[in-house]
Amino acid sequence: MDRKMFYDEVYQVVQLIPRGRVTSYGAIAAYLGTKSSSRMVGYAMNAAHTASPPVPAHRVVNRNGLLTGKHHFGTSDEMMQLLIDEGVQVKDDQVLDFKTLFWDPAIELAL
DNA sequence: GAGGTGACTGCGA
DNA sequence: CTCGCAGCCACCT
Repeated sequence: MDRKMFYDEVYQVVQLIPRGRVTSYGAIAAYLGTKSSSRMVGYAMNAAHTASPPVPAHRVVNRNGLLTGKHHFGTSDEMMQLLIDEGVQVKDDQVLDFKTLFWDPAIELAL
């Protein structure tokens, strides 16, 4: 169903996020046309670890640049560590220069 | 079938 | 500026 495609779309977009960049759930939701259902994006991420190709969910944060989903990783530090490893500065579970590192699919993909 | 929860966001006080 | 409430939709019990 479309619902299933929605998950696939989310995975695709997340996988398209360049290394060292981050985006928000709302941005993905808006790109998919389900901006009103930003929660669904987060829920899709919940199943991201079950997806065939690994999804860099650590590159997806809330609109504040806060690592709200870090707890869903193996360890809370895992998400922050992954971001730092990619060159993204993270402090107190928050992405620094978020607006600068922000990657908006609606603009970058600009279809 | 019905109720509760949640990796969100926006607006109002 | 910070805090609280409502809307949204899929998944779980």
